[in-house]
Amino acid sequence: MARQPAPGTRDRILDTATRLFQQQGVRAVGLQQIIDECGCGKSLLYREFASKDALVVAYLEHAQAQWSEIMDDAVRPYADDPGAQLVALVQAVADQVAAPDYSGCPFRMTHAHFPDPDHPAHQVAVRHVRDLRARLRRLARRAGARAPAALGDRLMLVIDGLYVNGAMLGDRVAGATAVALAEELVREATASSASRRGR
Amino acid sequence: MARQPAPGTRDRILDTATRLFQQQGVRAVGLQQIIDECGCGKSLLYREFASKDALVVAYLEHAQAQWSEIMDDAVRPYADDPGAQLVALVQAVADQVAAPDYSGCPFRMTHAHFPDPDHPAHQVAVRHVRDLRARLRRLARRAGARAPAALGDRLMLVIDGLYVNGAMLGDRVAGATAVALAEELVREATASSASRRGR
DNA sequence: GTCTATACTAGGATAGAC
DNA sequence: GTCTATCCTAGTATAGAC
Repeated sequence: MARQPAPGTRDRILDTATRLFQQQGVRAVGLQQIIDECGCGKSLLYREFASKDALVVAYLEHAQAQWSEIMDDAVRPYADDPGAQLVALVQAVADQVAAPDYSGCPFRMTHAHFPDPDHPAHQVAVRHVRDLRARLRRLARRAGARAPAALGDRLMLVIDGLYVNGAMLGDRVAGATAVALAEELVREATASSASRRGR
Repeated sequence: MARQPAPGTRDRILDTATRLFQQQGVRAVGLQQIIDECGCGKSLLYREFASKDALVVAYLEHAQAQWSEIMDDAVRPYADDPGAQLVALVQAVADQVAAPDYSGCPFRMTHAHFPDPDHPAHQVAVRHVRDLRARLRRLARRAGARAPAALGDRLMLVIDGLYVNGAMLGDRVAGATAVALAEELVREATASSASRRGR
């Protein structure tokens, strides 16, 4: 905001922090470790990020932006089919979880690290899942589901389960299971009663 | 094992540790804090638990024992109806999540704190979810589901989702949503094709 | 003997001064 | 970038109360 000596500096620090936070967990990574790995010098890091908490929040907000982009890309092909968009969202999550370097959802992991509701990182994580639930409910309504909130909340359970399940069991099967389940749930909730055609 | 001067000592330490670990997260709690809160003295703690890792493992194993007991109690009324047992398990999880002092599943939280697969606490947490998945698949098979593994894995997603969802969104609605979904999934997977009667 | 309380080591953390 | 200040951690050893 107030400076720009080396334009890539902030991003380089944030990329390094992201990688380490993801691999080892937010609390396990020290600032010195980040400084060593990206060779940025301590004063530079503190000029870009006022504290470790600020760095963690920036990490989550960057992850949020990336996540939104991925999900927007996933639903774009089905702009006129909200039901298909719901399935596409679950599929996109399944793809994330199936990635070889997947090691847990940043928001759900960070939430587990900061139980204090007043902690800024906690709030960013909660906002992320709240937004996702709202998005799912909105799509369910647009899809003409009989009980939009219920369909959205069911898919929310599936996505939450997928993120955790994939991290702890590390299998690829969960993704296919979740997508198949999402397809069934959307189909059943929008069948017969919905006015829009299915595809 | 090798001593018994004050029989309640180990349990008292473990209870204090459990409470603090649950409330604040395993990594955020120092041994000094546990010592202060239970007034036990440092040497005593170290005699009962060789290290903090050992204490964390004991905490998880105790939680595992409690959890198993709760789940065994939940399914006991439906000894002859594996399908109802599956729903009862989800209901029991929903009850846990709806408890006023619920602050996250210990296994899923601890797993997020120790990404290292070699860490003993990581392994205890993973074993817990593996056992649960196996239990769900076994019940699904006994219930005569058409695709037992798929039904078990679907319910696993629901339970995983419920634990995380409840912790992050803190609403009571997720429990009812999950139970209703579980009922539908079990009914659909065991309908018509299953030989056993429904109750 | 059993326990609490304290002192201590050694290391790592955030943060800031220069 | 280096260097320092302050704090907290795990873990061990010792002192002293009951």
